[in-house]
Amino acid sequence: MRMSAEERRESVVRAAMIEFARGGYRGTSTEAIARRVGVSQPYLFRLFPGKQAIFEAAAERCVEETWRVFDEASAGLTGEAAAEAMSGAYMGLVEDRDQLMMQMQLYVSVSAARAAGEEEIGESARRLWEGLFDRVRIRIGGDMKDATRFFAYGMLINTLVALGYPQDHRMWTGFDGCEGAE
Amino acid sequence: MRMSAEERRESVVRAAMIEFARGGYRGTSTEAIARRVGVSQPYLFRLFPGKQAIFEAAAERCVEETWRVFDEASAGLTGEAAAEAMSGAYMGLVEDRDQLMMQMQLYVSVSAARAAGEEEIGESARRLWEGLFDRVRIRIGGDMKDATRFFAYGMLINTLVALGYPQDHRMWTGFDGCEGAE
DNA sequence: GTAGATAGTGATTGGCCACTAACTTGAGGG
DNA sequence: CCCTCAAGTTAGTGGCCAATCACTATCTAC
Repeated sequence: MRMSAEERRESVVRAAMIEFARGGYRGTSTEAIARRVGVSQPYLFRLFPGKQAIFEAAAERCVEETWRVFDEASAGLTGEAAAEAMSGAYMGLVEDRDQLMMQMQLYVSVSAARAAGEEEIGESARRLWEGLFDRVRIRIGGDMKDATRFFAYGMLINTLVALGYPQDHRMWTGFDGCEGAE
Repeated sequence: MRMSAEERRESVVRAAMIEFARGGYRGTSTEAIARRVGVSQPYLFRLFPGKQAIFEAAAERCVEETWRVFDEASAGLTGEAAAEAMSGAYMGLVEDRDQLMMQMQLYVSVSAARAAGEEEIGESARRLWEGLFDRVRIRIGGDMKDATRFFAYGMLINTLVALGYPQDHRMWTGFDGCEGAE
């Protein structure tokens, strides 16, 4: 039960990824996160300065994990082969909605923060995006257009998952045989 | 000042599109919408049964407007030419963030509603999506893969706009010369 | 001009939620 | 054994917000 603060923070980040993925930033209460962790709600504020900090940690972790998935799937590969391997791995993520939805929540939350005048959040989110984008780009050969195409199909996948299309729906048929494209 | 209920509803929908686009569903107060309309907050509940109904009306309008933009841009064209025309038109929308962000808010809000067990919302959102998707698909020749590619690049555009990339940023260079791809 | 309908407001409320403060519990070392 | 310090809790607060209710103002038709 009793853990070090560092271990607790880790489990808070994991719980936050799930809750924020499902409810969005405003739609997720710190109470819900605490309940999932199995800890009292006020204790979260000992571990993090505020709700926003929890969200940022979850967002960063989400992007890291996405890269980890890409990296493992494409280990030792380059170019077209790497792109195909990563595409397949991303398709596998469709199974656990939470990972993909947390990404979406990051994007729209950044947009809301920017609309509210908090531009620093936008900057840190763009750093995360570019970090992932460039690592993928290098892995598949360095071409900007190839990387753009890769991420374009990725964003469409996120959208179809958000809308709740099952994997055997016709909306997914446009991906078949779309070689190299996610 | 004084308008018919129908005219008021119309202006509420317009205001709601802007506010929801910037704040998301949970992050937008009915007070903010009412203020933008220039009407008292309680009056919104005379015009609509609740906040959710306002959001749904705004979402539907948003998709309609997107099709209108595509339709006008590609009038009289088909196939590749139509795709290019619509791509250009969508790129033009990057200027007014609100239209694109309202789309994103629709997708993540549906996801949240689904996570909360309200599946009917998902169904109506999928109807909107498929309506737009199929109209575009027909216009560009009927091929599923072409339509999928078109929307993939569209979703990436939405993401880059959400993250706040200016149009001259390197993140947009992968679109150049990507013929037919949005 | 007045009666009925339609447009619109002010005051309020009950619930939720991020965050704070003050207190309690428990493990390890001297 | 008890002291200390970190882990964790209970109770509470102030602010916000969707929704309701009772009311006022304005238009239209006769």
